Amino acid sequence: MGRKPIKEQRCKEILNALYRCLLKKSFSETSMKDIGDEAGINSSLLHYYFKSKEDILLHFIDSINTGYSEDFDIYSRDLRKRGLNHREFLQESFNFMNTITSDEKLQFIWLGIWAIALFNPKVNARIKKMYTDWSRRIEKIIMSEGHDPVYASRMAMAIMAFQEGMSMLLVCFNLGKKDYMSIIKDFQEKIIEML
Amino acid sequence: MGRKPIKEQRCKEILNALYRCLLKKSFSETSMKDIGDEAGINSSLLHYYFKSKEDILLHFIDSINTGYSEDFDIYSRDLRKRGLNHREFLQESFNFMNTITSDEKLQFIWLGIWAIALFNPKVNARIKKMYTDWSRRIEKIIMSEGHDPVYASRMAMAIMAFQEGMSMLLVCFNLGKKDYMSIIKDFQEKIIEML
Amino acid sequence: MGRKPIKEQRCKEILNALYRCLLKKSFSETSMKDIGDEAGINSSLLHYYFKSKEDILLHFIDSINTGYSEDFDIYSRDLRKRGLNHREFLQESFNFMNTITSDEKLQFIWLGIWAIALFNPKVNARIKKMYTDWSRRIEKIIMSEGHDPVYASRMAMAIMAFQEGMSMLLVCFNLGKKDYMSIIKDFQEKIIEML
Amino acid sequence: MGRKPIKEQRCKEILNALYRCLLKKSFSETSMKDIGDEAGINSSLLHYYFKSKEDILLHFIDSINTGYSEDFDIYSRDLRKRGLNHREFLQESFNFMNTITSDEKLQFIWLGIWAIALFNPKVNARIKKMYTDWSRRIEKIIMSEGHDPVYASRMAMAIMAFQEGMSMLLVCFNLGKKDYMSIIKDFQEKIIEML
DNA sequence: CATGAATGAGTTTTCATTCAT
DNA sequence: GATGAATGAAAACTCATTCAT
Repeated sequence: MGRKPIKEQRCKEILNALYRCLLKKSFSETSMKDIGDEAGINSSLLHYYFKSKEDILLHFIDSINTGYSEDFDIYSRDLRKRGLNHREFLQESFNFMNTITSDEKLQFIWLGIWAIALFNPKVNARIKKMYTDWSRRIEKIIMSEGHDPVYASRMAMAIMAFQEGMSMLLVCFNLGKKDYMSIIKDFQEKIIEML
Repeated sequence: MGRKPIKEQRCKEILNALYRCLLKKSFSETSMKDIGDEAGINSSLLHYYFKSKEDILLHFIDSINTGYSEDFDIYSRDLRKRGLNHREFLQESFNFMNTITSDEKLQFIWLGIWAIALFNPKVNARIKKMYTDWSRRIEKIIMSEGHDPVYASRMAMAIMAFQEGMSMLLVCFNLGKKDYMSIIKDFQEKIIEML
Repeated sequence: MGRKPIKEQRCKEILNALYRCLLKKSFSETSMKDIGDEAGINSSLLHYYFKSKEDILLHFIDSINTGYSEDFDIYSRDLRKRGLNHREFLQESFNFMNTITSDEKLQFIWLGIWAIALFNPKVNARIKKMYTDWSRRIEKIIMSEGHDPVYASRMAMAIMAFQEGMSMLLVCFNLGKKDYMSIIKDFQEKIIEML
Repeated sequence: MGRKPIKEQRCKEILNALYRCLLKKSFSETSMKDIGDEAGINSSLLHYYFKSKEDILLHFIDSINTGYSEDFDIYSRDLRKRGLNHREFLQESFNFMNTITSDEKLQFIWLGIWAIALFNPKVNARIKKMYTDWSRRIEKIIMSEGHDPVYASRMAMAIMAFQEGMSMLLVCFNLGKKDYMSIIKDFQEKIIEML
């Protein structure tokens, strides 16, 4: 192991720096110098920890992904322990989703990453994977209500679409968080009724 | 005296060139030279017709906007002539929306423009205006069903969000148009039932 | 002759336009379009009346030159008619010089032209000629006081230098016109006493 | 760790390169490439050491300023040690000024900078400061002869004006240095007599 | 005469990356 | 590990001039 933790720590700092940068400028406008300054290190050093600017972005996306994956796993393990019924479980899962998608800063950055994914295959692959994972989780819950996979898949798609569409509106307009949450919750209630 | 003015034609050509460029690269990656090449003209001539690269983009957005606005007005005038009832009118309005939002290429470009709007106030203003206009149209239809403005506004928001969210998924994944359309239509049917 | 006066008139307008431009920007920063706009004509047309941008400048310098030459000739003919003695004549000549060199706008432009003359032989030649002419006139007056040509030449040089130096200070600093004039007059009085 | 810092040296080299460039072309005609070529470095490296082309110029002006300021301070300290009387001190001060203002190359460049100051506030401010400093030094000397501040100020102005005016003539004409010096000295002698 | 269109060379500046220490 | 130095390619934009009508 040796000094490995230091390297890891540095990498995290750099990814955090990118996070802060992406709140100020788009990724293409963000320079390596910007990231280095934000991280408090010489920008040349970034190349020691990461292969390229794109590489930093890819690791950044991965870090978001694993972060929320872990959060979700912990959360759903908790839920299971609490012995909720299907409906309650679904409700709680939606609540968890909402805490993530109502994080304006992250959604802001996320939309920018979506746009990069349009032309960047590597970013695209990561995004696709994230949504596929997410979709699977939702599908499972729906199927556990006794629905067939096709229905579950399409329903999951609809749920994600609504969520993402709403965060687009949240992010780009001054749509208040309250309005956002109440519209989302209305929608989710109807979904729960339907299932 | 003077040359035949071909300004309008040239401007259109340039905007079309940008359209084609944006299918290949993001706006920030697209250079003036790219646009010029695509339009078959010297790139410095672009500055004769437009103030700046941003200016081209803004006009591009405006051209999309006015294009669909006009289309919609013509379409809804037609609808009114046909003497449809509210429900049928709503249904047809959805159909129109779907023809637009299922244009994969345009939605692809559109997502890129959304991302630009995150940091570019002028682009943001235009996008906001487009969605506000769109929202008003939907609200009107909903209110004509006897609903109150607040409800109409939130419902319009939800409809747009779902539509936009679905095109995000359509665009970034190889989600087939058929699946896209059937999910959208399911959703819209439920909306119609609810109203 | 025919339409010649029209052409001449246009040329004058263009030179006036350049004059106004040079109050706003340096010659190198002033574009043909700027000049055209200021003159109210299409900038391409400038090339019909003048060979090049430089050509406009050269004619502009010439127009200043001949303008003041003529003014001076008229003025000194007047003076001679009034039957002044040498000293009075010298005094009046200084007064005339002062009216020119205290024109802040013109001196402002003039300093810019000086700088161009540093590297542009054609402009340099014109400037040199102007000062040579001016010098000769002063020399004549001094020699008419009974001084020898060498002394006259050096004295003329000194007079011009002081005048030009003062307008540099006048132009670049907010040195008030009053201060300017009183310093100049002090100096000139001493010169008159010396002769 | 890190490379040997040669920043200071490089900056000086670049300013020297600008000096040589300004003997060949005006500042506006001098391109960053020109400066880079003259300095023997890649022109984009200039932006590593200086913020912009204007920034190079400003530092160039400052370097001239501090250079002569220091020279003058050393010189006048020397003079004081020599225990000269007022008149001799004045005489020597003039001599020092003359060594500077008779440097044709520098005066040549200087005139170009004056012209830039017409439209560039930052350059203007620096020039104004230099002349204000210079003026104060002269005023002090004059006041030490027992004259009042107003008189001293106007006299200083006149001395500077003459000096600058003479260098204009020196620079733009082939006025020999000998003639230049003898005219200047004549003038200064008269000033000394007057005080 | 007059104008809109077009060109091409040129400008400053940015920046990811690499190199030397 | 860390940093300053250096590169080279590319970017947006400007503009005097020329051309066609």
